[in-house]
Amino acid sequence: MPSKPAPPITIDAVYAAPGYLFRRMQQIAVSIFMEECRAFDLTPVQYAALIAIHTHPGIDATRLSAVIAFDRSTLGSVIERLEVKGYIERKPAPEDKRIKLLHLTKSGAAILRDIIPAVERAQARMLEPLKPADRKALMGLLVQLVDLNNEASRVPLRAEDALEHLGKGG
Amino acid sequence: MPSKPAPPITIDAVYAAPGYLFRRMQQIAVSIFMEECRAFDLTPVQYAALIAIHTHPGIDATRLSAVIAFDRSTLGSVIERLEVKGYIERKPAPEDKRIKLLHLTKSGAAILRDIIPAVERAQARMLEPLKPADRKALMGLLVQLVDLNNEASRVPLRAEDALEHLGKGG
DNA sequence: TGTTGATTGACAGTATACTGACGATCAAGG
DNA sequence: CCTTGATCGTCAGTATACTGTCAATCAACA
Repeated sequence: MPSKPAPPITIDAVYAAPGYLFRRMQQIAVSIFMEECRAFDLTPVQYAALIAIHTHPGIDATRLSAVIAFDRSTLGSVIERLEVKGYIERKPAPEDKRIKLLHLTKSGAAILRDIIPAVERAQARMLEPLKPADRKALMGLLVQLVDLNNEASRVPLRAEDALEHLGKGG
Repeated sequence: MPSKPAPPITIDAVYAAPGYLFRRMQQIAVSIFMEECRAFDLTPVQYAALIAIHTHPGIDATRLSAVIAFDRSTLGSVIERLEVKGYIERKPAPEDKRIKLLHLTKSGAAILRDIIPAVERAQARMLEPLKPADRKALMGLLVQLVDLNNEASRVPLRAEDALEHLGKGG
């Protein structure tokens, strides 16, 4: 068997590369989300942050970044935008002056409840072109891959660790 | 059978959502790419642009954006950075004063040749945690899904259309 | 030829993402 | 108590991504 030839330097190699496909699929996913949720003026990231704060009331920004696998620097501006929109409140923690505790406002809880159907539609649309069996297969593989590659990103997901300070984790 | 209950509003639902997994996998893919290609100071997007210009010498910015499924506004700054680094040249087209034609410099062709092994390593690492059969399955499903969802993004991929002006397409 | 409509590159504005750094604060040790 | 090191939120800087707009240019048509 001859030695493997050097791969050709063409754009077609890029089209088949995992990195390109992940970027492309992310573009498409964001586009579909924004389209379905236009009426609510919430980005996918802002939605994830709201859900996380709803699930873990009183969480601080650093732990929130771990819960949604989010860069801490970026999260600052996301939180600020949510605060300006009136969906969350930032209150200083009495026992630690460095920390600001995050809570949903009534308005935040309301929009979260109302946006759910649109989000569900968006998530469904992303996979709609595939056959049902293929959707399950793809999601299964993706869950695996993201989990196994967790440490490869700068901000690994730390869902459990982040809860300990709240006295809920074990 | 009782009617389907409303989905719970918790972060766990997000972890299993396609949109979240695509975002997460993109984060991881970019992180791995940057790590493997650190010595070359090229982002994934800049790499894709260089490859596309190498494949289609003399392409203009608008067509380039279609070839790599890239927003035209964003592409402007990407091109500028590549020009500052000395990897590409922008020359005005004699027959159309609106257009600037893009070509690789010798330096650009050289870095493209040199970076290929690092890019191959990065692409391999993204899928490494999966079994070989699962890697193929995932890529197959992703190629399908990206293709079938092509029109859902603002900048659909137009690989063929973009070539016609160069007299190469049919 | 002169107007109309489309295209091109550029720009402003917003929103993720990451790197690196900073002062304020806290916890632990001497 | 005081120093040391870690953590917290924040900021500056860079790089995608998208929306919308603009002047310059071009192509097509009356």
